[in-house]
Amino acid sequence: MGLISMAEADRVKKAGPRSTGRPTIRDVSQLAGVSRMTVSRAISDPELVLPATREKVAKAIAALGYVPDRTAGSLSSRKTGFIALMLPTLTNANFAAVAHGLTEALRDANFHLLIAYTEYDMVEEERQLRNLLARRPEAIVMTGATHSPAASKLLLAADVPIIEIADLPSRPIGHVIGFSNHEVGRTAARYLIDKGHTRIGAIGGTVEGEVRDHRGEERMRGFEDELRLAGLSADAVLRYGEAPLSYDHGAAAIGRLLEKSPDCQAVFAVSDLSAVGAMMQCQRMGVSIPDQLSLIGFGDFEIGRIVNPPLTTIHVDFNELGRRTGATLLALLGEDGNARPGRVDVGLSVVERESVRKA
Amino acid sequence: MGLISMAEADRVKKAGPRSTGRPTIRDVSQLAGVSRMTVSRAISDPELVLPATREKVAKAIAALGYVPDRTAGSLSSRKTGFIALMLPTLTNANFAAVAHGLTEALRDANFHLLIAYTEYDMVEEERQLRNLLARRPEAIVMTGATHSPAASKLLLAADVPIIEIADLPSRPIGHVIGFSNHEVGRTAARYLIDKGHTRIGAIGGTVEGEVRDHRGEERMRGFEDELRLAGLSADAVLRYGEAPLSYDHGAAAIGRLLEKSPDCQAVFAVSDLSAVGAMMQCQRMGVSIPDQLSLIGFGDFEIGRIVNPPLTTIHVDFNELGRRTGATLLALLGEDGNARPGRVDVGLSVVERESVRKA
DNA sequence: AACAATTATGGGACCGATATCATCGAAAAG
DNA sequence: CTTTTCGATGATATCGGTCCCATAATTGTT
Repeated sequence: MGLISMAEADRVKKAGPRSTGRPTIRDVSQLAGVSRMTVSRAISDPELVLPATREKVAKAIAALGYVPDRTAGSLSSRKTGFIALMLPTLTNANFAAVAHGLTEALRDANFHLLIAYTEYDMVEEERQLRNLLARRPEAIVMTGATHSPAASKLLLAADVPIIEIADLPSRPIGHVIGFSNHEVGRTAARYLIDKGHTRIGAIGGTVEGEVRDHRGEERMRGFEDELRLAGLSADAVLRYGEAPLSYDHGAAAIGRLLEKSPDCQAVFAVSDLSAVGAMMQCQRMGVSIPDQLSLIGFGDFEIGRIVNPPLTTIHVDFNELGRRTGATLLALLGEDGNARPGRVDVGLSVVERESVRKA
Repeated sequence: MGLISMAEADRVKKAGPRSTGRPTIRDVSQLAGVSRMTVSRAISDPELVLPATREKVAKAIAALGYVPDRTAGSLSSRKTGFIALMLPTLTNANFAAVAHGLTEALRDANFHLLIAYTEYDMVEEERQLRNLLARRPEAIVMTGATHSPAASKLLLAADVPIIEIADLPSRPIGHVIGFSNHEVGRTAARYLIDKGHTRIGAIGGTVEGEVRDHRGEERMRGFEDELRLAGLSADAVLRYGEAPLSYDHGAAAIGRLLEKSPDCQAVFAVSDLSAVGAMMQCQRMGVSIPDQLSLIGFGDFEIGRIVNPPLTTIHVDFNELGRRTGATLLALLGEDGNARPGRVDVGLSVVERESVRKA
């Protein structure tokens, strides 16, 4: 017969000069005696293929050790299966938890997370974003509300869903799933005031120069605003050191603060890590918590539950935040691709433990 | 004239039916009046292009807001620019540090890290690996030495450089950059013995059933081996709870251990996090460290420096490990692609602080 | 029994870049 | 002044999948 079937044609076809040598879908189709399309369907849409055919294909795949090339698939289908996630740093349990939760949520949908760290640096953020965009992510998750104009422009031009998390920006670019950092500060201040304190301080990052951790700074501002509202002095609010803030920061900062304002009765730390560092430093200085000094933190890190006394803190459900983000992503990438941008406030709560004097 | 230049041909060419609408290299080439190849070169190999031409291309790129599509580039060049990194979890400062260090090292070479978490689960590891392989990473970094046979087979078939880190496997698959977890345990035991302790215990994960954290288990074994070598009893070595181990684990485990072996003088915790949890629990129980109980941990986590007393621990330079891995990767993906597998032991050291009684 | 609808599969173009080889003019060599 | 070399650029095939439409086989409809 003069007709040459597709399978026949493929059987003749050799791998081209630029091939890698790894088995391709063509090799599978030849071995199984079906067309490439059938192999493709057997993999990604099995119910479209007859069980018997499916079986043949499965055998060929196993025999060859074939692993599909998603690079090629992405190019053709214009679906990369990538979600870009931009974080200040991974070296922070809460951000790591977000990444973790997101990965979890996206795992079954066969998405991959592309993570970039900005190190609290806006120039770096733009560079990273450009690199990320080259991978054609199907959605972008950004942490923190403040971006450079250039970054915002890139984001807009990307023409994919954008989710801003861990903040409640006033002029959001896309979807928002977060909480108010300003409100965190205010809540901390109100709590300390309610417990009867009047000489109240705070420790957070950035002395002078550019602000790196805008979310932390927002918490400081909220704290100051609430103090002023209550007619209290914000003199003992100390900005010191640069993000990322950790234990050492708290230890150093509390020393400076108590030197400057020895009569301080209560302190808010913009991060639990700082708070724990401060607590340990107080132990060393013989300052008793909460008898001589009340301490409240933010983030509800695991370590805060463990120290003595257990740390009172402001809790935000980062797990929930990660899960909500994952669910939103899945919805956005599924049917309602252009649902109008939503705004979710996951809220916050005070976790009362024993590092604050009882009223 | 009858000739139609390439630029002319492109000027005529419209975007095909499957195009995304985002500007492509063709759009840039048309606007700049050069061929696509010239645009490609202007971007990735500028010195091959005349400055004047380069300029034209740069203008066109800026005007269109063109961002190259690395998916297409990857397919064509068979270089994806991906490095796969498989970790037990990201929720561990040391692993996060490795990821961080690696990202840093690869940033300028324009590589992206594809991170997968196994959650200390070998079935999950295989599934993740398969997904990762579909992205055609140019190298694979694996944590921990124990893989399922299927995973090992996949790894071998992938035909890319493989680096196993954070362990020193006896039968490695590829390059190794790590340290001996067994030796960590032995060193801890020797240290406690040298300080004059004779009733020595340890806390780590896994009661019965399958071992999840093989590296942690290796440390426990090394510890036991050294005790036996010294003719001491390993009765107070307690396995309890499942990886990932954190503060709570230590708090719970130390309680059980002291209940079972009240005369225990010294304890090794397979993780600093457990150690700190144990320390805080001891504070609560009125057990003084190091007077009544000596404590040594592993990992040299930041929190260990901050607590009172500061925690004696075994340090491994995970930063160095990450950097070494990055450097090896760059070398492997640069010139000597098939350098014979190397084996680097980054070693370990005891960080003497104050949680162990002085001899 | 004739025709429409449905199911299973195949053929070929296409996604957006780069590898590779060809071309062409200018500079260097003889 | 011719020949060779080199530098800049262009034309085309190709990477490995999937989209889209065509076709053949099967089932359902009246």
